[in-house]
Amino acid sequence: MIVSTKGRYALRVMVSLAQRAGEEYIPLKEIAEEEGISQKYLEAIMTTLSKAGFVDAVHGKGGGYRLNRAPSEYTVGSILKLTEGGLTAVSCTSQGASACSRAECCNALPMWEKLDKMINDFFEGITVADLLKDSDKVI
Amino acid sequence: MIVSTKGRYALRVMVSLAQRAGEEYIPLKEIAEEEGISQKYLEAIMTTLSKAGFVDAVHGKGGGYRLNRAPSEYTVGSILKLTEGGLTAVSCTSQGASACSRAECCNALPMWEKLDKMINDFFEGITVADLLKDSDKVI
DNA sequence: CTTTTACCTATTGACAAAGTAGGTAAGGGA
DNA sequence: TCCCTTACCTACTTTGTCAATAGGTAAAAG
Repeated sequence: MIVSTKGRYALRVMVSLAQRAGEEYIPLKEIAEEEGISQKYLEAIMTTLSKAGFVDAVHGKGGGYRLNRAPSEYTVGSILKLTEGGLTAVSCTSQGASACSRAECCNALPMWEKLDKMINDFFEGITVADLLKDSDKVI
Repeated sequence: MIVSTKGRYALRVMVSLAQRAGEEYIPLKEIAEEEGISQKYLEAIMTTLSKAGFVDAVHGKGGGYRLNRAPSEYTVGSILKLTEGGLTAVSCTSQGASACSRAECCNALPMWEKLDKMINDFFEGITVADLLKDSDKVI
């Protein structure tokens, strides 16, 4: 599994916020109920999005979250990389992992690298705007 | 992570067997030492490959494992699907998982499906022969 | 009938994903 | 000033899978 619930939830929330753009700030509670996501679990995800500057957050009554860019300015890749901490398909090519001792002679390494690039390009080519219901882009 | 060690080990073993084609049967112990893989762990993988008819297995002295087709007849996709139990990038599209209740209205589902197809096509387009050192195919 | 090999059934340890619990800090309204 | 709403923070539990281990049984050759 390359994309866990964390990344999928984040995507859904961003789409949800995009659909309600202009409605000022939307509280987390409302998003969680609407999307059927655990409120507490969603908190961690929203904090991540907020810290990374993907959304604006406001405390207190009338507060909540809001996109701070046009939906077309958010690539799916950027959201997934943020929340998943990367998108690599094998540990061999993820930077955090200890470098594979066989990297020098590995026959398969170029294959993994090409796959990573393919996946990356795929997700970078799709934006939140493309995921909106009324989008005419054929994904 | 879409491809775990199980799948990567299986691939390496298949390549290793391909490189030594014609040498009759090669015992598991030899492969494990050569590839630096835990012998016991490799057992389970080899049994999977054997049961699926990817390799021939022979008991007793002089026995071991051997490919039963040309390396170009094994796609990487078939090996990974067998050992990983699938290649889907999200649980939404894997058949074993309980169907997502939002599948009907999910904005992102077409994206996941397209990704799955892309990954599948990628791996089905590469064979064990392509992974051999002397292959001139640019992966 | 012993050795070599594949095959089978557990069990363990490590780790991350998913979700829970209970707080603190900021900001608006009465 | 006090209260309510909201975001934010730290820690915990639960669950499940991956990776590996342990200790056997069955087949085949010499």
